[in-house]
Amino acid sequence: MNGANAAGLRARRSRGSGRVRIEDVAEAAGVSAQTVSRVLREPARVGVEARARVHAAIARIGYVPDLVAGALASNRSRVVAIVVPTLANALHAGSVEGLSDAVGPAGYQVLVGTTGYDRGREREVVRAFLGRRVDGLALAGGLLDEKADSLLRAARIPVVQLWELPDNPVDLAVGVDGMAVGASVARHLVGRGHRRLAVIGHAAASDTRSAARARGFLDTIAVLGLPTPRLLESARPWAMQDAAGLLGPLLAGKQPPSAVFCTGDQIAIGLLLGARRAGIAVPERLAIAGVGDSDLAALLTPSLTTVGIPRYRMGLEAGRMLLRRIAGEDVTPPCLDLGFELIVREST
Amino acid sequence: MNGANAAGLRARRSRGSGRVRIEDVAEAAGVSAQTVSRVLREPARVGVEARARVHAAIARIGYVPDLVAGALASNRSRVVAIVVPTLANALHAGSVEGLSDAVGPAGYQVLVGTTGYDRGREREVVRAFLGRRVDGLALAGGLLDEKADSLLRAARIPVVQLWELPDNPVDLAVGVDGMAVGASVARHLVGRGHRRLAVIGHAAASDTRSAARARGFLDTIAVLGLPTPRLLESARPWAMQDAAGLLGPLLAGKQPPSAVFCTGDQIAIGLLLGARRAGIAVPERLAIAGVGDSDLAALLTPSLTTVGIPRYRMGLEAGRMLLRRIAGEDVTPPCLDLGFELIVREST
DNA sequence: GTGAAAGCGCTAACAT
DNA sequence: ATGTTAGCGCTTTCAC
Repeated sequence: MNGANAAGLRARRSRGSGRVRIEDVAEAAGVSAQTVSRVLREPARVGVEARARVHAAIARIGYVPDLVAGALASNRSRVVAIVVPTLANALHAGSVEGLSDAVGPAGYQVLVGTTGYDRGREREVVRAFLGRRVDGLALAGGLLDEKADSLLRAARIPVVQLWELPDNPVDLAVGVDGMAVGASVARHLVGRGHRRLAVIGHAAASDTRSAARARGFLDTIAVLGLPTPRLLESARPWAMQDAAGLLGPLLAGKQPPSAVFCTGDQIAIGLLLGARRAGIAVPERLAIAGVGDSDLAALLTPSLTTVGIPRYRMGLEAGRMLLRRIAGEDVTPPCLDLGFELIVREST
Repeated sequence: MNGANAAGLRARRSRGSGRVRIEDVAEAAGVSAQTVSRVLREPARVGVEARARVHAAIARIGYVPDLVAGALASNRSRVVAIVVPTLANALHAGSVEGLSDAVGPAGYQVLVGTTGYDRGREREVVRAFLGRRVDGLALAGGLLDEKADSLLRAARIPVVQLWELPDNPVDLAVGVDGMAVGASVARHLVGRGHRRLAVIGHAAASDTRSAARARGFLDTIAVLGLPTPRLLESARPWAMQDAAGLLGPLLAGKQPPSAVFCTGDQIAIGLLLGARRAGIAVPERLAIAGVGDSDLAALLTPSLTTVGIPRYRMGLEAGRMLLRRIAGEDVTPPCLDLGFELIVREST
């Protein structure tokens, strides 16, 4: 028999990992391996006495179930993955944390991949995750060329896209309407009497979120019949330090804008601090609005007008949707719009 | 033969995942499964012709290697895990990103677990990670009671502890000397002529990092023979918003401190902004120093004196150390002190 | 350079 | 309520 004195045999075996296995527990508890497995996964279906013996044996010999083997056998990995551009942005870090908190209690772990706003890396990361048999995938990258898209659809696993609400989602989506965000800020600034406007966004073509906000802003200004806002772009996304350098170009020319919409708070904050250093009165000479409602926005002087985005909740809802889908339940609606909140403060 | 028409059989099989398997590739390329496996892992040891046929087959039928099965067979998961208190803190998020960047190119993925500064959760997370057979583990939690400690040592996998440089590390460590950080700030403030000092730290007993900095500060003040600084604690870690509430207690009494050391930048920034709102001159009436060199520190007016901690590099080095250890190489020194930098700015 | 056989540790399906 | 059998898809070992 294999199980007769497994430990002794294993020590001499060439390939074994040296782990305490379920069979070792079974032997120690005087039951079959299957019963041990049941105690761990469906305790109700096992007799009280056997259950107790198994638990005692587990504690005694220090058994840690091998989830890799379990995943292979059951075809469920109990892992969900999330792909983000970077963790340096609090918006994304918050989403990862929300996802983690949503799935953790259900016994799931979170695999995190970063893309650095690069399509190629995103595809690689997605491929690797699929190879890991993740049970669900959250995408905050939003890049997804055709190849990645077909890869995902072929994988037949629950997928939730974050931030944007795509017209043709792979599967599920949770986010906010970026164009509406931009439009909302545009109406606010115009309502405050501003006519000469500017937008600062993220230059990389890959950041579709920033682009959507800028587009919503510009479209609204156009509809209102106002002059086309000046559009500036920061080299790196969300880098506060870049903002100072943008101040010059922004205010150059004969008719400088009286208000600027930044598609992210980082830039807005950098701009606001830079303006203060340079003695430019905010909002009198330049009104500034951002997006993200970072911790700082409320604390600055002047405090920053911004748009509140439920970043943590986005991850949380994404996790819940994935879990429901994994459990085979209906997920309605498949596209969840979390909405946003224009928070008017002193900077506009 | 099983491989003869595998696809047909699989459709009718009860358990299969429906995946394209290595054997399907083998059949399509007219070689054995073993050769396919070699093409993927040791291409040099396969004939050029066979190699080409295999690559063509992989692309044609859309094969994605199953890393779970691979992990089970090879006893290496190609996953490293990192445990952090929270991702909401840029310091930790930066470390995770560094780790990810270090191991990604080597084909490793990163599993992230958050503890919320809770020992029980940390133990659970570590257990789950060990069950996943992670090839290496980075711990930024720093909690580690005896139980978790013995669990780790028993697991016999590379472990690297972040931030602190423990006297008795489980395996490897990379970080900065927290007491030295506190001492450095203490000497700076005293050098500036301050005699009545205060410290604001994180209340939770579980945040040993904050505690070490505070201790280093207090010890140094004691050695210099100055009056014992007032010690305040913020309820939540690093919450900017808490700082405003701390301003009152801080400046109460007859002999309020003329300088305060915050063990984290978040609090320092909150305090600085709150002081400005309240019309308290910084640094004339109250000097403020923090730790972390957050993006903001340099941009504020007045700019914040703080201690630069190489958060990203910490994750990066941790990843490199783990990879070296996994590859069976020597890792010297096992405890890597990354050092820190006191950045004196306008707030002190 | 290539292939056949034997597991990795677990769970699903079927039995009792 | 519990046990038996047969894989999950891959890599390792050993043979050619």
